[in-house]
Amino acid sequence: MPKKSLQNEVVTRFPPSPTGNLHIGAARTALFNWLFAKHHDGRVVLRFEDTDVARSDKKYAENIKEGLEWLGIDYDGPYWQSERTDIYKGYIEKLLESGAVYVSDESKSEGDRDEVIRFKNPNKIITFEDMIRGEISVDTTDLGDFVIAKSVDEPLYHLAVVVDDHEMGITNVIRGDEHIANTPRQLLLLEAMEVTPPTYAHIPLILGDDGKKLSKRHGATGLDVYRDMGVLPEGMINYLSLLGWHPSDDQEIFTPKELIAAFTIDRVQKSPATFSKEKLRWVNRQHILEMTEEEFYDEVKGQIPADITKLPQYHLDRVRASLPIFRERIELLSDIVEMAEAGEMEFLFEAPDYGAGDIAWKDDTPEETASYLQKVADLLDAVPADDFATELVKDAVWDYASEIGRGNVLWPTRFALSGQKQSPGPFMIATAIGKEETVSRLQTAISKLKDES
RNA sequence: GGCCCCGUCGUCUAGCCCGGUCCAGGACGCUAGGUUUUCAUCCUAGUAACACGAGUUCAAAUCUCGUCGGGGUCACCA
Repeated sequence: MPKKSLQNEVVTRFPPSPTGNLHIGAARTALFNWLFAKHHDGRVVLRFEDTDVARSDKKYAENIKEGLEWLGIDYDGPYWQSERTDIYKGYIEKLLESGAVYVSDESKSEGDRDEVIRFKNPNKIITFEDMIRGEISVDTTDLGDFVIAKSVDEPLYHLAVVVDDHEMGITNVIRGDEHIANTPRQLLLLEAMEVTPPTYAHIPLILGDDGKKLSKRHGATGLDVYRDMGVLPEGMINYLSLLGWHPSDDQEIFTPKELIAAFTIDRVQKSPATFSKEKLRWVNRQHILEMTEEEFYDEVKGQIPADITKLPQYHLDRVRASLPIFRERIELLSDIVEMAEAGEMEFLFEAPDYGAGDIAWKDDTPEETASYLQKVADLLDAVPADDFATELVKDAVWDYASEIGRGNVLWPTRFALSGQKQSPGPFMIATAIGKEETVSRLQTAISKLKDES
């Protein structure tokens, strides 16, 4: 049974129908309900609207729960409408008694059953105050005597929603814009039940890049797709919160806690927003930057592909030492995989193979270059192996490089370490691979240069 | 089509309620320059919008009306 509400406690709800995986739009709706509830020290109820047995499936319910848990959205429940038919039945019978609804003979129409239960529409103007849009007024006459149940044991959406919201003590209904047209019907039912309606807030839709309501055909709309892509839950929450909501200042990067503190419904947008993967990536990067070394390390090591872990110098210590290199170049955790696929990672775990011709900077001769590298190797000898920090490595070489010409010295140094024309800087690589390997790679380059001349 | 909702840079948006401080601010993206050689990062600068028309007013992104545009919804689905 639903938890009894405390006096004045804010209770919101997230009521998906388990007919598909949790998608971005629904996740954002859940998020707003959660932020609003938490901001007011309240809670959110998860309720599966599975009255349509044919279309509902447990596996979707699982996916939805997993998605919420991944995001860190905690909830009461879940409740299943399919397990609450007795409750609905009680209400339907009462409504039948009062004459607010009636059994309608459908035998002459094309429906799939001869009798359904219809609401006796009083045909009036319904006006309600939406927390986001203000006053909305609709003439319910065009709604007709809508169907509220197939039978006393088979309630339909509007009846079930209204009963549940009341039974569960929902104080605020925060849902997508597409439900704005449903509100008058539900208000009519509430009135017939002599129940005080909750407060409504209709949030704008999320659009695909074609300006249409986000749906399957827009490609990656499943929340799990983004999780698998290596978006952090904090990044996802942060980005989603900015779609249709804006704080009172220009802060853009928020922890979940900060969002709860800052979130107010009056700063929710009226107009729909378009989902931008680009900005999601940027927001996510900001959160990657905020991770502790330990957190980042745990995520990174899980991303490294098998063919990298097979490399001769692959070792977790080496991974840990390479963290700054990864941190600087990724927006999504899965960018680690892309780095590997692009061949931007092997040199961290094996000595590079390359031709001597590319080592020297511009027109420098092999002899000159070899002497520069020898000097660098000598200078690095003074740096302790157990404290081969990037800054120390740099300090050891910097004055010499500046004196000779930074490009002349640093290009071949970096190339000797990475074997690539484009790569992270030499000092970072040196720290990642350690003193011994650094010097060894410099010596290899020197030999190659000598063979050349 | 009926009903409902919405309309500021390419995108997310601030400002709109309480008209002047907005020849419109921030961020993403993009472009250019810079920082410790390359790539990346970072920094700086630039780019670009009040849908249109009328009205009210000394003054309108902000108020009013209209037009146009976009979206949602019209099930014995949710």
